[in-house]
Amino acid sequence: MTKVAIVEDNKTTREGLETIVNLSADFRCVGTCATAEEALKVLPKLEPELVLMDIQLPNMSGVDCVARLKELLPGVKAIMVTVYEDPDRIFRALRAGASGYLLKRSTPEEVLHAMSEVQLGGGAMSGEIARKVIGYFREQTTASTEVDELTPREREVLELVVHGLSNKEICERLSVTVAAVRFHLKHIYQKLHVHSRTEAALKFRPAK
Amino acid sequence: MTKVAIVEDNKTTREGLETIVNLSADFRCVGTCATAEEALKVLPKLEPELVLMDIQLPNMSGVDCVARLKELLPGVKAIMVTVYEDPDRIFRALRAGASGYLLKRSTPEEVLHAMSEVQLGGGAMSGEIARKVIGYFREQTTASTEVDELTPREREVLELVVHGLSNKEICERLSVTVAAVRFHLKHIYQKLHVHSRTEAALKFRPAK
DNA sequence: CAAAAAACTATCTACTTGGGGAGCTATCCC
DNA sequence: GGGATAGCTCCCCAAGTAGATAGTTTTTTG
Repeated sequence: MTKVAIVEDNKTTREGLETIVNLSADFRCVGTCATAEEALKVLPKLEPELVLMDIQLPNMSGVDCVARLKELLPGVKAIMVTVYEDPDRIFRALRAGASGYLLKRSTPEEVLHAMSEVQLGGGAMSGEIARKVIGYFREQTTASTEVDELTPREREVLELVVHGLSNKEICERLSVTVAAVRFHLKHIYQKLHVHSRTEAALKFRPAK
Repeated sequence: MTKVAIVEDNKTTREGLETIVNLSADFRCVGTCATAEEALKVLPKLEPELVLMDIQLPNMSGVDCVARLKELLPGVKAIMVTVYEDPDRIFRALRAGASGYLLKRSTPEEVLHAMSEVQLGGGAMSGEIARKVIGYFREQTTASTEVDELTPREREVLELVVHGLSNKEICERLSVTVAAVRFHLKHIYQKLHVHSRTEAALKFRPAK
């Protein structure tokens, strides 16, 4: 039996979520809050293991609330439940420490499924969110037509620039003179249409 | 009725997937291949709408195969089915254009669910994969304890550095002298423990 | 109120970087 | 053979950058 809390300012949505949570024998809703401030005050006492958090809250956003809540209850897991689907907000929420991201129009089954996944140590995203996240990764290749003009050697040099190395460090690594490195860099800048190593690094920005 | 193809070198897994696909009334397996080369030759004729692709294949990896297949069949969607769970491979697959990522130990229900999500235009990830992807985003904050030592102004300067601006451009933007910008940069380098603007930019690397 | 932190200015030096040109090898392909 | 491309070396010069030191003003905070 997992203890669940809900933070959501809209009364109807809040009660709807509470009903959904209590539908399952595996979860029990131990408390609901309408604001982030209230959540930070009462949730540490209720000690929920899982929090369903709205993003759009009166003063403090749900994203910030999750970040602070994580400090007070390190083990707590959060699923954002929101109407927003813009990638920016999704990524900010995930960075704040959310374990899942659902849209408000999700079905009760999806909500319960997400809670189960998260409780088992997984992550949870609705299909639409997953598509956006996947699309985010895909962007990184499509935006790089300029990059495939680079020769293998130039790519090699750029790779090292992206790791923060100076020309001197790069030439040592490649066993050539600094002149060679600068020669390649010159061409890299031309092909990428930039004028500094920092711009080039940010434009290339490979895997990680 | 969606036409599905399977690319997988292991006979048992391949036939297992074929059985799963044909379990559903919404999908039909129109062909199976054991190698990437075979897939690139026969799939353009079979014109599947969805491909279940293994990553570990004899000569060419499934990731490269998806990338090439996308050129021949622009509309095709791919779901990677693999035993690998290292983030690197996941991200490379997603960048290659995969719409989903499943682990081989997924249940038949999960496989069918993922196919439905993808066919409906969404993305699909098993809970474990979602956790890794989410974790990837989370890293970016946890690794940045150093960043929150920065003052608001320093953060402002760094933000502009990350956009590829030179000191001169930054000082104009902020209506201060170059000296001020350099003053802040010095402190930024100290706090981030780096020695160049490129390193600082790569370390900071905000949302996007 | 006093101490601390943040923001800004200035000056100095040494080094790195960006942009240009010139010339030398390989290799690949028609 | 001749042209194209990639990789390397060396030169120059102007500009930008990093590091250190030293000072002012304003705001925050105990």
